[in-house]
Amino acid sequence: MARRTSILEAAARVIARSGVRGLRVEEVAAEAGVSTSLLYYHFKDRTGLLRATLEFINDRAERYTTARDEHAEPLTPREELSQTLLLELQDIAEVRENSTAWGELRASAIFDEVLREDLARAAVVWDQEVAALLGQVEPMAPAAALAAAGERLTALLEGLSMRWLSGGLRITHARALMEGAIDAELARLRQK
Amino acid sequence: MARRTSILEAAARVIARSGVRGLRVEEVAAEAGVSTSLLYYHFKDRTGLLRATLEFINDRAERYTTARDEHAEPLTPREELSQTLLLELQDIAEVRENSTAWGELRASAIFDEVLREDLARAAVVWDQEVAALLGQVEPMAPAAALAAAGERLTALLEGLSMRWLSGGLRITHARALMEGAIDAELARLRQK
DNA sequence: GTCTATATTCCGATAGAC
DNA sequence: GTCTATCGGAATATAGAC
Repeated sequence: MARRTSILEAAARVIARSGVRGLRVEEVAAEAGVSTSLLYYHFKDRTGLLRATLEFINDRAERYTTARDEHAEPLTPREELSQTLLLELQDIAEVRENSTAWGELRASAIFDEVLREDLARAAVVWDQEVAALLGQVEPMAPAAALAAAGERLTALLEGLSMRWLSGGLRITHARALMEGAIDAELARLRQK
Repeated sequence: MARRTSILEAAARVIARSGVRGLRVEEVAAEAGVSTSLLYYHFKDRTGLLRATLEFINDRAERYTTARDEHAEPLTPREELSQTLLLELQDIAEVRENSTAWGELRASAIFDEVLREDLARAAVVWDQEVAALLGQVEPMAPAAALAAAGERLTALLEGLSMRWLSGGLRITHARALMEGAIDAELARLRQK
């Protein structure tokens, strides 16, 4: 089981480096320091390895998205909102790997019907979470306006992530732009 | 030269259908009705074909972005701004092809250094064009704020495009969200 | 410039020993 | 569970005739 996990960690690194569609079974094996046939033993085939890896990555993401209760300094709704959105814009191996995988999933879904529903489900949850946080900051805003603002912020986050990962944007600048967008959306919710 | 162009058109269709990384040289040849070796004659190798296709797509995009002078009803700056941004959110074969290819280029650039600079160059031009249009609507806004708003709007456009193309967003809704973001950004520029 | 082979490389997958 | 060795198919790329 330890082997299995270390293979999945290796696969996550390879995806971050070469993408889902650039992932070579042999490369993962080399990264993990095992033989290729061992991967087939554990995961049946390339697709099985991929699915297990994406699940692995997803679990990890939930962990770092949820676990900020430690020091228990209660955040204001506004702080919680920007923290939630900015979590995905950090130059940390784990976040990079997750963002890369997410972007790959999006890009693949354009050509692969099978992936579409998994993706859509995850995206809706995410949109609603952001809309709810917006609602805590601006309780008087109508639900439809909150939903729209949430969709815009998450779509923007994906766009900024892509630009960051593809080298067109430094991470500090991406974060600043995200903050600005949050301000703009909140101002609009207040004003309407 | 006509051959060259028809190969590039075929390649654009194949990319829209299967993505950059799903593009098979043989498939492009079949789509264009020529032999594979002819592609190698004209474009040297697969990468050469890819670069030429992306350039071709980019030129096409500039054409349909610029060419709305026909009927010469002069648009207000505000109208011109939203029209420019909404042009990329249309369910028309050519736009779909271009948006798909652009998204693929972004996604590929994460793993392919060669594509990065082509991409960065095109993106900067695009950001500045939007910033300039924003400046026409809000001439008093400081340049830095205009630049940031432009980057946000183009990044959002990319995010919305991805969601639309991957089936998570209907085109009418995507357009409405884009309009909303323009409003939010303009409101913020006015208020600061 | 364009085609018909064909060579070459790469990669997913399996067989079989330990 | 893990390895070495290898097969077979698919995709890129080239040789050479027209």
